[in-house]
Amino acid sequence: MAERTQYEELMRQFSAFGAVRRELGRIMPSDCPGGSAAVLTLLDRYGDMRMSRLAELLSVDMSVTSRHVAHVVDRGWIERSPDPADKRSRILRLTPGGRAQVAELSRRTAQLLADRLSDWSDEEVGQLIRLMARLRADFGDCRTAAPRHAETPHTSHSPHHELEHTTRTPA
Amino acid sequence: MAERTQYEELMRQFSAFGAVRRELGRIMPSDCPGGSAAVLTLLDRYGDMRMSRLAELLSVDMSVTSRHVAHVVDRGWIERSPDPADKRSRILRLTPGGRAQVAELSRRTAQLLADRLSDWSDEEVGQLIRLMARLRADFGDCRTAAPRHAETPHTSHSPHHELEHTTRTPA
DNA sequence: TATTGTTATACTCTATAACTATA
DNA sequence: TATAGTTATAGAGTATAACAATA
Repeated sequence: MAERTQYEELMRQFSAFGAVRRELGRIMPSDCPGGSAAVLTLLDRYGDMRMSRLAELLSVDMSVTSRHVAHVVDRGWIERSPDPADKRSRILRLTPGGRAQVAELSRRTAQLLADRLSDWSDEEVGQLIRLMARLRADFGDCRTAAPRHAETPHTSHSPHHELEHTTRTPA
Repeated sequence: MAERTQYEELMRQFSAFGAVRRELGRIMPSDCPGGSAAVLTLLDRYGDMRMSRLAELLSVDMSVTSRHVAHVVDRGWIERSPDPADKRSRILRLTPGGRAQVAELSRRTAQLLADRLSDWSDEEVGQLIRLMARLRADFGDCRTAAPRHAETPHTSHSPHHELEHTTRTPA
């Protein structure tokens, strides 16, 4: 448990982080805004999934997810197949063009981060990753579940909170 | 210098951070959205200033700053006085009502963070603060300049990059 | 001619609510 | 009746560009 002045300082850091986010957004391809990039990246990491699962991973309402997905489908980067097990659902899958786009996004972000964080050690970057992962876990995020490729070893010290999410408008 | 897969993971953490930001936004008073809160907090921390300085601190275009400031002035939280030294400029200053609003914002954020980060040690919170401060410094932010109350000791290890900012549309 | 600030316009992201189709 | 997904609408944040007033 920390002091209140520390929480205020942390809040200022959160607020200022917007500048980093915007700079990263500016280097993205003009036809692939942040929402589309997030959809592609999650599909690449976790594999084929339904809309509801994607909304959960994005931590946004499914209506928002639907818009992002529609944009990405229009570009030919993913395809929506009907789910044979549930005709209400649709399965999302990356196309080859989508994978190429993911590679391009990855290339651009890695390039910018390598430039800006050139004097950060491997350990320091890892420390920031761990702290931010814990932060969003403690804020009820669900992305701590094991990804498809199991690249990040999530030892069972952080509960998943999967059921705390709505993904749905109260309606 | 870190590996590329680490940069990709860091990028995912940045993307996922949006969920934290949105949850913090939801607990704010309905007539005080994020932009207004940022204006009030910066004026409280750095004292009276001109529009251009505020835009620099917010790391957004001055047109955006102008909109945020207009909203806050409408609520009576700050006042715009003419600058006797330069008739084009206006000096921004918190009103007593503005200070009360800052206190309320601080109370709400501290309460949410104390709840969500209840199992974080003082040192861990401090570590996250330091890493995020360094992150935005390396992304060319200007808020590393000494604040009014000198609460954060910024020893001269991080150059300011003040001149890298535009704050201005190329027009 | 350059700078400070404002306003108009457009785009992105998000949530709420109403709706269709299926379970 | 409940759930999966879509669409319409509204609000917030931001950037670009054109503009007025002053330096």
